[in-house]
Amino acid sequence: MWMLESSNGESTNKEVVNRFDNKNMVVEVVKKTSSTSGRFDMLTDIDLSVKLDEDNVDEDKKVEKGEHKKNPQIGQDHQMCGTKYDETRSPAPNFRRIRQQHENGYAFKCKVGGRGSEFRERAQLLTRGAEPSSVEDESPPSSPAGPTASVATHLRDELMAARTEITRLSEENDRFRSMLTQLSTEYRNLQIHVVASMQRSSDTLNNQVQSPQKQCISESPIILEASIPSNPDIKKFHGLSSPRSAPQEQIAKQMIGTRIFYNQSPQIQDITVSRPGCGRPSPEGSLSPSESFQGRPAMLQPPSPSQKACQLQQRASVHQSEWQANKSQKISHCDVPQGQSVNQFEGDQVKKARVSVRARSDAATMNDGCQWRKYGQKMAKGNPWPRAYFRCTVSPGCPVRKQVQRCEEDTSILVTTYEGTHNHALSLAAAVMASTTSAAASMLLTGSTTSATPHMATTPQFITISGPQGQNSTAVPAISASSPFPTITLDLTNTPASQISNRSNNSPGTASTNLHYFQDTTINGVTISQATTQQQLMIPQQPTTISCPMFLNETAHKHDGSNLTLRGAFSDPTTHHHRQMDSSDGTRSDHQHKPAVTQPPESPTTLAESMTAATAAITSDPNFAAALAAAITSILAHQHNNNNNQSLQDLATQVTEIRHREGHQNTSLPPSSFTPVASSGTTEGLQVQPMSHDAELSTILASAMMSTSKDPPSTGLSKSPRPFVSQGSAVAAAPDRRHQ
DNA sequence: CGGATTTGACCAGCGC
DNA sequence: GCGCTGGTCAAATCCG
Ligand SMILES: [Zn+2]
Repeated sequence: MWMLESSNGESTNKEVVNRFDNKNMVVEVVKKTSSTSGRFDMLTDIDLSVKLDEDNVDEDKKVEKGEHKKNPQIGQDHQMCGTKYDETRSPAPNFRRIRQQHENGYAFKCKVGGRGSEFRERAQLLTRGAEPSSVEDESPPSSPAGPTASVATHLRDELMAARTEITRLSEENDRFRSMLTQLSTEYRNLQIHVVASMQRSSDTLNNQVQSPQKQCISESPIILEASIPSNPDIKKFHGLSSPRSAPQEQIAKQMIGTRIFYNQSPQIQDITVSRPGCGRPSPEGSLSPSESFQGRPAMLQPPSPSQKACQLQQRASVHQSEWQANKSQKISHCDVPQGQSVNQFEGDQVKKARVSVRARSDAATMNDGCQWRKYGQKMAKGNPWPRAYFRCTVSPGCPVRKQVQRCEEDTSILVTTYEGTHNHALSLAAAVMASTTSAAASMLLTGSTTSATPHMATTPQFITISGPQGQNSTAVPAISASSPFPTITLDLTNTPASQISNRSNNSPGTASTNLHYFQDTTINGVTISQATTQQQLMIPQQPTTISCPMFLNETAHKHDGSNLTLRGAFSDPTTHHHRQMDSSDGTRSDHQHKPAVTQPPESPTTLAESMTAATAAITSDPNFAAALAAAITSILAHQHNNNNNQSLQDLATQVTEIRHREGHQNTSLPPSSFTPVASSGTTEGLQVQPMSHDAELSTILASAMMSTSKDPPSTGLSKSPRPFVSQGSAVAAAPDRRHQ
């Protein structure tokens, strides 16, 4: 027993009350008591020194009062649980200590040392209070005396118990570890499988594309309209500035709400992408404005297969280039330029990728969750409605741009084309859009048409991919000079029938689905409330075009900000006129936007799920594996009654599950935030609930697509959006107002 | 007054 | 080289 005099007059006594020897470790129990005025009245510390065999040198052990833990393999866990390492004092490399101080003054300290460690630093370890750092003698264990004897015994028992527990935990940890490893392996294999499947699908698709126009709608209308002139999608621009009503604004505000961090955030990347997108972040500085505009749609990095490796390493290094005011030059060639690596080329392609969204809206623009500033408007050939150009102003350097134009044939349809990748956090709605854009880029990139196709084959038919020239597709001729970028069209109007009719003879309005319930699905960490419908007209093999009936009506007039009100009505089926318009135009076709064939009617119900799921899915994995999984998942509901794709469903399920297991759940995007079911047109009160009518569907969709907020990327979610920047855009007001 | 919109001008790419 | 078109800039204008 030692007595140490503290600076404050108190003295501390130490005594080795017990010593436990084991072939693997030596444990010393040192009782410390502090006394005042020579009276030992308080037990302040019991120092447990454990000397381990060399084999256990690196193991951390902790012994707490009444609780013992040891698990060499989960030392981190211990650490996380509050145990502190005092490594700074470790005299030897292999010497680590863990100290746990109890409130009542007891501290059971466990020292772990390598061979030869003599544990002469216990005094130093117990530096609290008045205890000076003195070296304790390695004196032989003194016989327990008095009350300390029982304590020592107890400690020894506990130590043994702790060891047992540690061993158990270690074994358990091993099991978990192996389990995780197995899951990871399975996941990888599954991804490979998915990719392979997609590849096969793409091959099939290509074959189909060879003889395009003749294909029945039910088949898969992939339209590679690269050579097609004017872009039908964006033909019309409805009136332009329409005044916005207060009520509408209010609604819009209400709509704004859930937001998530999307892009740049690595977390998101993790969440959305199982394998981080390749940060092919070629500095945008090299990009012309237009390039950046077209570029990386949605925050995801270009996912070309060739970039996978890169993707793995480079994560979300989304560099967002400053908006450059230069004029841009667009790459019109589809061929890989000499001297340019495939990756580079792909990257360019991605940059060029565009996503066009067709949605019904009376408002000048669609509320997509971002702030936009109009920087131009001009008449586009072939469409009496002006085309408005907007730039994202959420972040100063955000390169994202969008074009808004009314559909000539159906002025209720607003065609919004997005290009570029946001360099900031996005609201939920914006994220959805961005995701879609990313997905489009990914698809276009990866497969060119081919690769894109495969995915699409499994996705709901509301997406149309069109590209300048099917990169792999022979069907598509040359790219038009002005529209070198591939475009994916999301048709949110419920015009499947019309679309079909355009390309096929389906009668409009045939698409109808019953929305039965919403089902939460997590894809890439995003929980999606999917509507499950009983009647689904999904046509399995339609790769390219997916028409997703979405009944979004934006009543707000204010440009982006405002609101979007969804009318539950299915709109007329004549909204798709992509190719037809082009052909009918007779005008020059430089439209970059090449809408594709529309799909067979799809029930509105599926829209929400399709949209969200597909988007989320697409977003997540550059390799498309994730995208595919998501897509599959998105259509699971559709296929509930359809046994055709049981295997597909299984695959999707597996992927999803695995992803979950691997921790891909979205952390920054609370599942609830993405639950698109909103009541009362508000995104704030998202909840999963049965949906049975259009209004509800509209609301859901609105939540998913349009709810927005413009808060800075500080919070993942915020309900209160700041007002949209634009003051009532005049996009839809009067056609022909300006001619270039 | 600051910010957003409007709108004429400018530029680049492409076809002829 | 010219004309056309898409896309963008930026001064003027509008608006809250
Ligand atoms: Zn942005």
